[in-house]
Amino acid sequence: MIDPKLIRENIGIVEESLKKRGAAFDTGRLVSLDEKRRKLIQESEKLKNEKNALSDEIAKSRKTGATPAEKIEHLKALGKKISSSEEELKVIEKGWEDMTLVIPNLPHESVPIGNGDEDNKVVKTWGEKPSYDFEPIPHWDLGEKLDILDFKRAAKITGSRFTLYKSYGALLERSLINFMLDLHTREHGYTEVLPPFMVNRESMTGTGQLPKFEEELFRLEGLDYFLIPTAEVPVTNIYSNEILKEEELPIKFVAYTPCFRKEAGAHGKDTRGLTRQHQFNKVELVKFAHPDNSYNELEGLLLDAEDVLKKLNIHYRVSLLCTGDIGFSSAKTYDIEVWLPGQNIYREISSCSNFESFQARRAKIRYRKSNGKIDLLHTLNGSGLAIGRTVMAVMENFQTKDGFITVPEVLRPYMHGITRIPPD
RNA sequence: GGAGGGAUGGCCGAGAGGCUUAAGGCGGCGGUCUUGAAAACCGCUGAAGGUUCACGCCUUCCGUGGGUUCAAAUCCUACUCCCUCCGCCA
Repeated sequence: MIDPKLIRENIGIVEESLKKRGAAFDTGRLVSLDEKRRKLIQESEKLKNEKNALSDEIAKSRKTGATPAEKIEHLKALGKKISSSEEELKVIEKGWEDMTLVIPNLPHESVPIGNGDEDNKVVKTWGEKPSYDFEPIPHWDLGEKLDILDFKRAAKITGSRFTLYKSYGALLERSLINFMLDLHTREHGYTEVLPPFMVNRESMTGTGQLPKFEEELFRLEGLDYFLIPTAEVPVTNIYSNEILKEEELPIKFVAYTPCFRKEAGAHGKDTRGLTRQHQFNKVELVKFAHPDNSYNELEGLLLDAEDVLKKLNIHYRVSLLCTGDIGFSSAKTYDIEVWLPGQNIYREISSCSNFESFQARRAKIRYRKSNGKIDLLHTLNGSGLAIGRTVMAVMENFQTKDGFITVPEVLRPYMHGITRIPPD
């Protein structure tokens, strides 16, 4: 949610930023709802004030023994007026809130203006494309040849967009999870959390997945719970409806979770391999930051995520997403795109965003300043990294002429010391 | 799944239809005293919204939603969560 005061006092800024994102919105209706809302609040509060005073009088006069019948009648009438005024207010308020919940965040001034991913800006590149004296193959072929990824049987068990990992494939996945968790907790100062993998509607609304993107989520039958599409949801909501101490900030969490997405808008896209699955593993970084420092924290978060690929020694580049391509809740997002020689493309492996106060306002995550005043803090998160896509990157980058996979050095301690898949 | 008990401010805890504007305590902040500190004493100390240039004023909030009543923290009702016991279970 963006600041309601901004809507009231500077609707022009809101309109302009919606335009930059390419989003259409009836701002006139929003402004008039807000005006109506405030008018009704004043009206019903005035009536309530009258009611309270009269009620007090009755209580006092009753003490002296008199029964003021016409005062009670008056109060009765007031009560009716109040409830009808409040009913009207409820309707207006609901309409106003429904609208504010589907307005996307305002992009930060440093975000390039553009329509889609073609307007994103590559801001840095690390390493180089490796060269091979053979034709590198995509991970789905390699995985099936080595019998470490089984897509056919997963489709039999469940359906499309699921994978059965086997033997060293399963071990590689598990090793990457542990390697990333260890790196972020030991070297980058994050606290590990293991949250619930399903959350209620309130949490989903708090981080911005709801109400707008319900078609992307798996919802449980008979319960208003959803499978998480990212650890961002349960982890950011750790502090919903709480007031933190200023000196505690920044708070940094890392969480491993599986993620569940319907991929409703991606029919026929990325149907082969691990790229786009209904269930995938991810290690996620989440920060609760002081508003004055959140953009520094974003740069740090990006470096923490990048560090995973540096330690694995895999070439990547970083893109700054343009206004037309950033997510609904984000003010600024960097994507890390990893090089996949088997497919000859760069593929997003991490997305690092600053949400500023957008999520904090929805989820009521605040901090108390040294002067005692309370303010919304800023939330940030980024993949550190998506595990399936990292498996993809390791397989494709470290494949050998003989059809093996060399295990990156940092992973060897996690993989019982083996140096290649399969081992000798 | 069954049977009981509970949810009140940062924390503990009273309050059982209108003298609640929620007692009292702890903690925190400020002050008096002191070379300094402690102790003692005095004062202040929740959140959201509306309104105001501002001081302030007003409204709402006692787990959540409905209801009864002129009037609800207090009565009724449904739900949520926590505790105790029983059953089942990784």
